Amino acid sequence: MEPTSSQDAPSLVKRLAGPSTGKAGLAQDQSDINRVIADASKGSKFYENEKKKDKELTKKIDHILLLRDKLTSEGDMQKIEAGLLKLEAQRDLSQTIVHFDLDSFFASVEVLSDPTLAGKPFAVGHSVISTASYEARKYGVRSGMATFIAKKLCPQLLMVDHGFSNYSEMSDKVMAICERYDPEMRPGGCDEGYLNITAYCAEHNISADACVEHLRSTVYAETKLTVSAGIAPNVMLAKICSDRNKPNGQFQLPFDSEAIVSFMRDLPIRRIPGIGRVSERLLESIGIKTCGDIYTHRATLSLMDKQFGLMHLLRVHLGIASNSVQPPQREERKSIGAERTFAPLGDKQKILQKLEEVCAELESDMEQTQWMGRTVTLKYKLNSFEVFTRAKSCNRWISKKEDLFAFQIGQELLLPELPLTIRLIGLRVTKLKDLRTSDTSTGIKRFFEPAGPSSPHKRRRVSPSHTEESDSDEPEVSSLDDVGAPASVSESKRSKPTSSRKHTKERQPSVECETHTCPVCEKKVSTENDSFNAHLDSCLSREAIRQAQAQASASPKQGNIWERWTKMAPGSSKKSRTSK
DNA sequence: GCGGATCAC
DNA sequence: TATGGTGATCCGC
Repeated sequence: MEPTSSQDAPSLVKRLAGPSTGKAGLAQDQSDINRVIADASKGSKFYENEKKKDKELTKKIDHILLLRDKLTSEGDMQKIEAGLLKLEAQRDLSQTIVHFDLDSFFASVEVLSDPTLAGKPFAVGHSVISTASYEARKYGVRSGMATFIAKKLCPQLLMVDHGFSNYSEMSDKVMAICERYDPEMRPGGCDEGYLNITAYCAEHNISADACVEHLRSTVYAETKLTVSAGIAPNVMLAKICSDRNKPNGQFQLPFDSEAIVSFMRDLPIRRIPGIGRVSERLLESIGIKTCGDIYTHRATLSLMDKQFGLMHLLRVHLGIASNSVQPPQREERKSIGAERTFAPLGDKQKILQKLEEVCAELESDMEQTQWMGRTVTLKYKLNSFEVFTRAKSCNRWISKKEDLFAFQIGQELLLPELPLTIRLIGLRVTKLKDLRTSDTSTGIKRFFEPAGPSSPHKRRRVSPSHTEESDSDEPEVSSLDDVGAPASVSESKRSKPTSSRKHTKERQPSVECETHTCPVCEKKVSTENDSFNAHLDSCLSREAIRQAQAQASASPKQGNIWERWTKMAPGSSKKSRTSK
């Protein structure tokens, strides 16, 4: 007999319902829906992993509560009040920020392609749902939900494949329209973005509300897509407001300190961008459910600053955040990667083949986008859904498949971990170097660049309060010296929970490939091919990982559908602009 | 610098 | 039967 979900902790039932649950305010039958989801998940590997994570979080909360109950001091209330005054003094109501959000974007585009879908419960996606139509949402179907579960909630649910090229085209159209209102607008993915319409409203002598009405009706006229928007003095508030009158509505917050704080008072903490399910639970455990509760519990928060981040929460409570909107800059990018999920594999050769495929994909992306990098991070997910990463830094710039896959990198990171049963493998490259000069010069690859930050672009803007000048300085690795240099590799770390890491060395540990130091027993071990790995294998205790059993695996599953789309998500939606 | 975790889309 | 991919950030070590 299967156990029933009534045995599940409430936190687990909620967790299984997915991350987007708490987002859109839903009806009272949410608990029925959650029950169906929990029952459908029951017994799966996914479920067991969620249960484990839920248990760990519960433990962490117990620890935090213990700490709280041991507090002796009452907290420096005067200091907090002073901090609040200081923050309040920084409040800037001079800029009008808009956040817009296309209503159920993928689904809306699909209706345009196939009008017979209108009014029906359907969802876009394959194994996992990207977007559900509003009719489907009534049944509890939400993005991120496994399709088979959605079908349980709504048996008549229609599934539609992604039409990425359509999404891309429509997204471009919408973004282009928005640029008329703010040439420096910032897309935040394919279906949303931020604008600063202060200048536009002044130049056209219209109110913010009228401006956004105009924008929304223009978008509808030119694309037949509806968009919701929020208007507020900063990006955080604008984003929150864009949800207020969704779909096809807009909401403006009064540009008034008192009104803002009172707006925040009853706002669930989960609505704050950056506060997800885990933070929500942590905060709730000490009695904070709304942003108003932050003020109520400010004394506790001040004493547990480390755990909760007092200043950030005080800003949230006051509704203070950045009011700067700037287009994404190419140099903001910090990593590029590729990963793939497949039917669980235990066979070494088959796993290596997956790794090779991921390498090929990543090489192609890096070539197209013109990046190289110095650090490679391997990611793998066990059949049990547990995720691990292993990283290695090099002294030369990596971008080619052979380099990524080579024994020196991808394989060296992966092989010592085997044997395992894996359902996902991925690689990510960081410490990037831009192969484009960002000017429009020719396509010549600039291998020879001054190490200095000779960024030829300066961003000028009629500026809001704070403008962070982040000047990313390259790691002092001369690309010139590295061209064609033989691979010299730092040691790969394999710190398990237990392994204590010393390495008092400063500087980069650019060790030559003679011997490695075993990170566990600290002995020097020859790196003659497999001997180092063999040593580690016998040296490390890997029960934590080992639990994965071999498993007959058959049907090679096809890859992902999101990829082409999500790759154009935040910064890369062809929006790299340089002002002269 | 590495690895785990959280978050957004 | 069955639960995605890309990228950022923060913390602890």
